[in-house]
Amino acid sequence: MHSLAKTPRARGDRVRKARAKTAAAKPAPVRTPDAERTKANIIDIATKEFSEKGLDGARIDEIAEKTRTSKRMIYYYFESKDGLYLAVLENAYRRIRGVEHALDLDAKPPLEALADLVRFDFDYHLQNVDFIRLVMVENIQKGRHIAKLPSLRAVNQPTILMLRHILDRGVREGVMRADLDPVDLHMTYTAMCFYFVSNRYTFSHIFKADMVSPKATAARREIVADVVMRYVTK
Amino acid sequence: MHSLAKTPRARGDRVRKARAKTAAAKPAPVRTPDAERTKANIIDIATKEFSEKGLDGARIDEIAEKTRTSKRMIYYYFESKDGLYLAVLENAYRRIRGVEHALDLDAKPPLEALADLVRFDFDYHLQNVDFIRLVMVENIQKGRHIAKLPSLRAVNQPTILMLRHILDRGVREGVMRADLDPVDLHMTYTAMCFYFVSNRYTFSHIFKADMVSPKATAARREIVADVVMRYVTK
Amino acid sequence: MHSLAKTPRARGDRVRKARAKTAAAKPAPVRTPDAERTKANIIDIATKEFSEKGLDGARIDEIAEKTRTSKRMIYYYFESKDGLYLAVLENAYRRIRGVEHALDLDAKPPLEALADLVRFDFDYHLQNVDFIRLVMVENIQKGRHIAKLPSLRAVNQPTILMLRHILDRGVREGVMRADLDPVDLHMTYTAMCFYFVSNRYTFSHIFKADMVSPKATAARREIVADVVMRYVTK
Amino acid sequence: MHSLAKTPRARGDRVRKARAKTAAAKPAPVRTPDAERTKANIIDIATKEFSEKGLDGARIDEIAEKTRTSKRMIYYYFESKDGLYLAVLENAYRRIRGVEHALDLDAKPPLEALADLVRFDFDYHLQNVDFIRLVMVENIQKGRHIAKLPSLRAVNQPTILMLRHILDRGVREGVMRADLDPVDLHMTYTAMCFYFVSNRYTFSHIFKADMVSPKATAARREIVADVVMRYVTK
DNA sequence: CATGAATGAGGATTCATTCAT
DNA sequence: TATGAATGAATCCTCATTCAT
Repeated sequence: MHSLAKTPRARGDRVRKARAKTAAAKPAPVRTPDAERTKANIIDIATKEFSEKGLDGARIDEIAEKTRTSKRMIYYYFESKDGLYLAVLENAYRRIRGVEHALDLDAKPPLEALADLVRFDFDYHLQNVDFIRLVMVENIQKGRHIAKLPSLRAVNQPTILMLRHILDRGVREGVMRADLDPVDLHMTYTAMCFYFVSNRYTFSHIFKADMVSPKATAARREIVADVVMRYVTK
Repeated sequence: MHSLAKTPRARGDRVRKARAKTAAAKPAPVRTPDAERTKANIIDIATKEFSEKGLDGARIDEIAEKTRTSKRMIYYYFESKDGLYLAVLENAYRRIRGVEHALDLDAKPPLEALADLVRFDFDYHLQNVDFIRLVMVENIQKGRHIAKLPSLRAVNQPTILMLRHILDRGVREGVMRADLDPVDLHMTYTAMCFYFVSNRYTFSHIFKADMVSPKATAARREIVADVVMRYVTK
Repeated sequence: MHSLAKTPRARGDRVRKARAKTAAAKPAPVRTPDAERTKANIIDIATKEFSEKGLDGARIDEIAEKTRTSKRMIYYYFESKDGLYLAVLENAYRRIRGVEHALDLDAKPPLEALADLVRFDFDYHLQNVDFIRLVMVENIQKGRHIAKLPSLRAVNQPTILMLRHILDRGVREGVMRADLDPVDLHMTYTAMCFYFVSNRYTFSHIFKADMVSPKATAARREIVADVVMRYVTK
Repeated sequence: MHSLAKTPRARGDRVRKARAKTAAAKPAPVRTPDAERTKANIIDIATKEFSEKGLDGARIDEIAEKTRTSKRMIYYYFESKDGLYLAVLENAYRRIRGVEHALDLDAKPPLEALADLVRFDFDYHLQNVDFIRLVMVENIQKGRHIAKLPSLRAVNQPTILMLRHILDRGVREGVMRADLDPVDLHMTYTAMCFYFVSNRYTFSHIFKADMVSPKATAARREIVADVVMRYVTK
């Protein structure tokens, strides 16, 4: 989970001697749970700060203060503000991998399964505002950090596979159009889910619209599901 | 246009030293066309900077340097970085007021009119990345600046009226559902248009998707129009 | 003299518009004497600090404190610690250009002229410990800063020309060897002058030698002159 | 060799917290050959680092990383960065003690013996750049560390005795001046040897001079020997 | 209107050193 | 002996803003 939180010694990119010595048999550097907990705590706090204030708006000092440890430890584990942000970004993306699996969609007919998936996605966005904002921040940064994380490419594969599976079933059962691409479809409903959270401040201001009450969100969730249903139905 | 460019040195909210001096006799600064041009130039540059780097990422020094005038002028006209950002934000929103009017949608049947409106909106987003990013920036700021601009509420009214008119015609002609709200509908298609631009860096990275080529954008534009058509059709 | 103390605006390497405007006729940005004095004052203090403690040992805070202005101004004029050091280095080298001209060596017979030049150089080293130490510091830095100052190449030309002139006269008058190169000769006596100052701490410690009293320096000066005389005499 | 490597944890000069604990019973640390090797390895690496970057420029972290052991060991054996530097300095000086003995100068006539000694010294400087730089570093530090090593005074005695012996023979054989002091003479040729290495970066830059090629060094070596020959010859 | 000089208050980062095990 | 975790105190540097002219 913390592949970015480099072991401090790994910091120097310089060549390093094998350093075999007699310790050869030692399985792996013993990572005390404290180190992991410290790093996790830092990432946790930093996630909130970066998501609240953006990369440039967040302050290392403030992050450190809210942390169980000190500012120094942030640099010890993450090397720089950018390094911390990168760790936060990766961690945030990794956490979303395959969250939909809990849904057991195979048990439902394809249209219903898709509608549930969309509703789940909608709720997931509502409940993970931090992640949404982090994605906004990263896009403001023109994706220059996520570009360093090629491994994240795998992160949404489960979702796409799931979508493909539902579409296949839908086509087989004659209830869905055959010309749909799962990535396009994913973009379609994710856009609506994302926007409802990401643009809530400006949109609600301009249109005097309620975008936070349970009633308003429930209504919007059904609209989004409805849009998708009508789009995929044969 | 410059309702935010307060009279220079107007009651600053911040603490300020005495500054009585001889300034008493100075008449109200003349609003020469040159002054307007200077301000417009500053806003122009600042728009690019804030949209590129966000509120916290943009630098007054850099903005001033790219400007035809000096840093002092920015403070003279806009009082502070926040003041400049606010002027940029307002200007950006004002520019979008009723851009769709050029479409002459009344000449077309309602479904076609709506599809054209959606396509126009899609293209408008593609062509006004600065504005999109400014909106993202303002949402990262939790809308605390736009909150000071109640007048912007009027800005999207023409669009909503236009939508309502189209929906009315569609219902009257029996081709559209009667249960649609123009603001909801606006949010629906705007979300898709906006997201395609706002999230291009992260989405294209995660899904290895092309989101910039003319071919890819044209395809997406049709998908968005298609989604809307199917959604509104009776 | 302060070619390294960039005008702040020059800091950005970015392309810049002509910025002609109406100010076209203005001869050059009016540099208030204060700015020059501020820069000179900073360089002055920094010269002492860098020469006392080396590049890494010197502290910007300490330099600023001893200055008439603030730390901020150091960065305003010199951009960075390295930039300040570079300005100090350049200034120090420029100051030595042609100092020997005061000697009026042409009036003396060549051997005597050379001996006087050597003695002058010896004294100059004794009296400019700051410069000697700066040169040591730069050599510890492997010359990576001076490498950025190609213009310094001209700095010792007057001395070399003077030496060549003396050697020519000496050969013509039959008192000096004909096979001497002025740069080699310069290195020969400068080495002795430099070392006497640069290595005074270690040498005097190891050999319990006096290297500072007027008597000791006078004696050494004559030895150096003697070494050179015997070396060049036919 | 390691007279500076104090007994671990020996009376630190700095303030230190109580630290009574159970340590009382610990016997004097065993001086295993392994310990000696560890210390030697640390000194070896540290010599390179201090000589490359100076006292303030060198980093304990970096030294530790390049070492076979850990940072903790540096403090265990040398107490502090200054302690390590002192050990490095002492070690470096001790290594030069009487290196010239291999020359068997007695077998040669005095002038030739001296010329060979000078050439040897010249080469020794060329081949021991680390030592030269360490001496420069210590002089930049104003000799405050070497001042703590009175024992080093003996280090150059063999050389001086050797010189005195050569001078005596030279005078006795009527080929050398009688008024020469061996320490002065040592300073004279050492200055030229030292400078050629110590000032190579600045001198070669200013004069576009080659100071590293075998050809250039060979030529300079002969000049230095020539200077000394002419100086001592009766 | 316009410009260069100046600045206080942060803000990111580094470093020698110590602690727990 | 040995190591990874931890840290306080600097240290370099930046930024929005103001002043003098």
